[in-house]
Amino acid sequence: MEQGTKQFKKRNAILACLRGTDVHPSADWVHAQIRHEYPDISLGTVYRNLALFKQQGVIQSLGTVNGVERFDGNVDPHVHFICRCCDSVIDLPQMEVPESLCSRAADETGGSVAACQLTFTGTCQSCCANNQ
Amino acid sequence: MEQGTKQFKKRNAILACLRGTDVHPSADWVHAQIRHEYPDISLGTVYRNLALFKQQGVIQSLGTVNGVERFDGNVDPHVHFICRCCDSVIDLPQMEVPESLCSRAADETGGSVAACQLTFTGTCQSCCANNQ
DNA sequence: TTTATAAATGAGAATAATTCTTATTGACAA
DNA sequence: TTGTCAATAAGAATTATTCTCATTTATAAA
Repeated sequence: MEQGTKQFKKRNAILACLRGTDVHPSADWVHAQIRHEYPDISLGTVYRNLALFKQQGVIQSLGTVNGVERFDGNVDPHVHFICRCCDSVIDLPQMEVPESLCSRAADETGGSVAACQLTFTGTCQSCCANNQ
Repeated sequence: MEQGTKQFKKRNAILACLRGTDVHPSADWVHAQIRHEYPDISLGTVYRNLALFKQQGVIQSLGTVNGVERFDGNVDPHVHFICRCCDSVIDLPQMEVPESLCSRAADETGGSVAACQLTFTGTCQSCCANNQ
């Protein structure tokens, strides 16, 4: 019902955009991309659908970088690195939060743990090169 | 020079406030607290000094929770849990990100890693109790 | 005591990301 | 063709945060 019909064209384009990039984009970046295909798409539509996807759990938010929220179409657990210099976000694949930590977190809170996020911050390779 | 004089009264009160609480407050929360002692302190002063402390590395930012930035006067590495229901943030002490992960992160990025943050999200004990 | 100066502050304007409102459009079914 | 309902565009509204600038304050100098 969400496939192949003329309905949800823009909605599907937003999801495809997120899934087809590794830049961990902002709403604004997504909007600029989708505009190439649908020049009349509004920023409100992008925000609305990102919120919908987030609620459905098909995308995740990485929180804000320099005041703007960043999204990730990959919801498999993985680790991120954020460059404080250029605000780029990159994946650190094949790194996982040890299961032992997750279960201890659940124990210590006494509540229910839904997700965990491990993020490193620093200066990325190219910013290191440029500044020196 | 930052101690005992009449200078920096409010500045020091802001730092003391952060160090004396475990709620991981927002700028607004800090402002409300300091007001008890200094009713004329402005929100701008709180923001200004929080930014200063952050830059000096004597406090840290946890990023935003529901659109507002949260701060922590404890800069020792430790793990956080954020309740999506009531927006509370609590420490998970005695949990550390394994050193092996940090060094792998530095290797994989090829840049320099300055900090890392491990955050669990879910529903805290009291929200679990209230909603059921 | 007076004066100078430099930093800290208060007040409120400005900014900018995000959300909300409402009229319109578009897709599908009857 | 018509009706219905969700999705959308446009832009106004909201709100956390930053910025500006005149004022205050603490200390040092005269």
